Amino acid sequence: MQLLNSSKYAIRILGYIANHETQQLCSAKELSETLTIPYKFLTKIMMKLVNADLIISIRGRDGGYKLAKPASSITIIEILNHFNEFSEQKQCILGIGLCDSRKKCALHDQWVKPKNMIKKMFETTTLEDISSDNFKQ
Amino acid sequence: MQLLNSSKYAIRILGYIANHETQQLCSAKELSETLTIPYKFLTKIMMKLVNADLIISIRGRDGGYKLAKPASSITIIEILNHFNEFSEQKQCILGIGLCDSRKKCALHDQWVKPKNMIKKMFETTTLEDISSDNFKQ
DNA sequence: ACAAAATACTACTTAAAGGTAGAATTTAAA
DNA sequence: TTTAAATTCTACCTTTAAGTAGTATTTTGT
Ligand code: SF4
Ligand code: SF4
Repeated sequence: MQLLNSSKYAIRILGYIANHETQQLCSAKELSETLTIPYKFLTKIMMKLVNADLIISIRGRDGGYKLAKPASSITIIEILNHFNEFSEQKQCILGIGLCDSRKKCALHDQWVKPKNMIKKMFETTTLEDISSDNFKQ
Repeated sequence: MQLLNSSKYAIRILGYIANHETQQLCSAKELSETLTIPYKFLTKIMMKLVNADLIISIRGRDGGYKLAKPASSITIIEILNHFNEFSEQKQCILGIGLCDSRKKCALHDQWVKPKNMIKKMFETTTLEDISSDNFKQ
């Protein structure tokens, strides 16, 4: 009942960068230290985010990372999708597989409401909404 | 954003047994086949449930499993607790650690409501509520 | 007594996530 | 031109969940 560490890190990283767009770039060192994410693991995630066109990286000395689009246009669900989380399959509480109103699992009826709330939360929340200083540990 | 396979299996197993209490006992073979859970993995989970005093096992020929208490007294959260899921720590969306109203993470405000719904669902739903035929795949 | 059918136990293997290491490449300043 | 500081890339290690295998033990019917 948790997101993957990678996903959690990604959200916190992107949120932090969104909140520091006034300054030019964020380096991996800065991100790693302020967010207390293992440096090598962080750079791995950054590569993924660059590949997903969420982040633009500038190489070389004084390089770093910045958002590829406005913070207000990046939703949480878009981030999670790149880590293969919260797909239709993964929204399922008992993992019986896709269901319709006839064939449903034992917890379906009680799961529908919170599931939709979470879905809505992920779909409507953008990096702009969550940019604050509360990303640290 | 999913439960562990073990937890999902456990819920389905207990739900099925609760729904078949009219007959005497359920055997591992029967459970494995009707719920399409790998036999050896199932027996491993059954040992855990027996140890957790949720299930009583009868050994020997014609042996099998039955609930250790009335279905109405076993909540989903009690099951999950034995698999170390949905603990205080694990209810956290970004995994920053326990928080109070002053120190909270970026998604906290939007997470509170669905979190509490899920918690309530797990706490108030008993095996009796979910006993139906919808456990199969 | 014996065989059959069931659970219990211990140990191993596989798959996936999490994390680490080191060298290669790029860029800009001195 | 050299050096420093940054990202990129490839490969590896560790931990945990998932799943498998084989044997021992218990019970009941014949
Ligand atoms: S009925 Fe609902 S909870 Fe159950 S498997 Fe289908 S989508 Fe998931
Ligand atoms: S603020 Fe809320 S969501 Fe964030 S870490 Fe704390 S409990 Fe979890």
